[in-house]
Amino acid sequence: MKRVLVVEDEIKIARLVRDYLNQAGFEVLEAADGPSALSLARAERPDMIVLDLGLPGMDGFDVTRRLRATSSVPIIMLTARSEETDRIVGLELGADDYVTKPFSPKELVARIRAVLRRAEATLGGGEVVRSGPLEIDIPKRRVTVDGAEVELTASEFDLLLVLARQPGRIYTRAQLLDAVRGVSFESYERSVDAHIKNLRRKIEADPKRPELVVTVYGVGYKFSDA
Amino acid sequence: MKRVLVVEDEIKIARLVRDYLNQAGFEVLEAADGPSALSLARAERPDMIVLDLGLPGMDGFDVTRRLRATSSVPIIMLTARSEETDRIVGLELGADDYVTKPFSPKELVARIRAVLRRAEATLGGGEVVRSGPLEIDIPKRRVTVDGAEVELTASEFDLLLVLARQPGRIYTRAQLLDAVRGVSFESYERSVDAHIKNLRRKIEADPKRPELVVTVYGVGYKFSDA
DNA sequence: TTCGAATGTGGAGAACTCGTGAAGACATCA
DNA sequence: TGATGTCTTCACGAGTTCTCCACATTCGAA
Repeated sequence: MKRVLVVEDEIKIARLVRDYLNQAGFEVLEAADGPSALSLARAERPDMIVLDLGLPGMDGFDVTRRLRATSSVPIIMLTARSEETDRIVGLELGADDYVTKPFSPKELVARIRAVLRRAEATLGGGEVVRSGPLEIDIPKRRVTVDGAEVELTASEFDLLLVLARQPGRIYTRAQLLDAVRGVSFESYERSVDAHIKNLRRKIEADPKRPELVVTVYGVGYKFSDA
Repeated sequence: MKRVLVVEDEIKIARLVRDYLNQAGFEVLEAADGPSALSLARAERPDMIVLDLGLPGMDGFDVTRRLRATSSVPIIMLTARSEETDRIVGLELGADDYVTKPFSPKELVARIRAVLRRAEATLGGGEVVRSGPLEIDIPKRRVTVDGAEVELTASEFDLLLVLARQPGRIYTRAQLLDAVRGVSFESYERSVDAHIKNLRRKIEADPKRPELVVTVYGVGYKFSDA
């Protein structure tokens, strides 16, 4: 049975959605604000999340971003606006679909089913970046070196992904900070070095002589293209 | 030096932003309303535009739309409202980022830098400069002479790139120092000579008789256009 | 050709860059 | 709350690059 986390602060809507989903054969988890949504998502690993954008406190965009930092769970956004632009923003942030309020619960269920189908279909053939002994499964956020899985933190993964997507291309520390933290100000560029150090310890055969993530003196780092 | 057009009708804010940007090393152009923003943008071709949404007369969305009709200059929107709608519409119209008032000037500068970096990264995709036997791969910062790769330091690369991008154009030592060090204050111009020396040793067939990087007696250096 | 100024060049030390371990800040989860 | 893991920041050492000087060479103008 598929489990859906519904994040919605308006009780009436939450109840409506829950009833419909139950009836449609889903198990429903509920959260009324951003922080509890995040911890529930982490604890329960639902198969999909329905997220209202207009939450009190932390807004839906932030929730999405932080979910995406560690997970590729499918997300459907609920938004009060009918602008068709939502789709673009949603997709940019990593949502899989959106539904505008007022919505018919029937439609919501249909979209949930569609997204779940798509997610399952994509499961096998997800986007994978390969480079040398490295394999990066983007939707699963999983990395293997010579077939052996290595555990990376969120930052390490983001860093590696940016670098490995364009081997040979050189990135400055500032660019890499952007990749890891969104926009970075008031921040110490050399924290990138620390991540690189940890990353190398995990993926390099000999971290003292890195062959995958290479330093470009005076400029930044690159993924080896040799 | 990057040039930023600031479109803002509130004088106090405009001045604040201008001072901060100047201090951060940007050249600032200013406009207080939509029409003058459009004509300034067309005439001056700034590297980036910071646009207040709450302008009198023509509103910021219109300005964005009309800018986008002819140009892909990066745009950051300033908005007093934190409404989702504004962000969504703004991004939909082609803004690159937005900052909500009240904002910290530091953050604005950070976002400007990030957007410019992103713009440059997108532009430079696969950009290669060729000139005679020389080939310069900009994103990879790789240089080959007659197919053979040569290893350059960061400064040597920057110097060579500036020269080779416009063969025949003569650069003074001061200009070349800018290229290497950002802004040159209080610095010994003849260190350029030292870089040129090292550069020639690496890329010239006969460093005693330079054919690529040529001295222009009494003025500076140029890349050969013959 | 001669002279003064501009440029070439080798080399020493200053300045910078990077890797690293460690400490504290911060977030997360039980 | 405490335990755990991650991220940021700092300071030091090792290595690389840059700057700058002194002197040699070349250039251009009379």
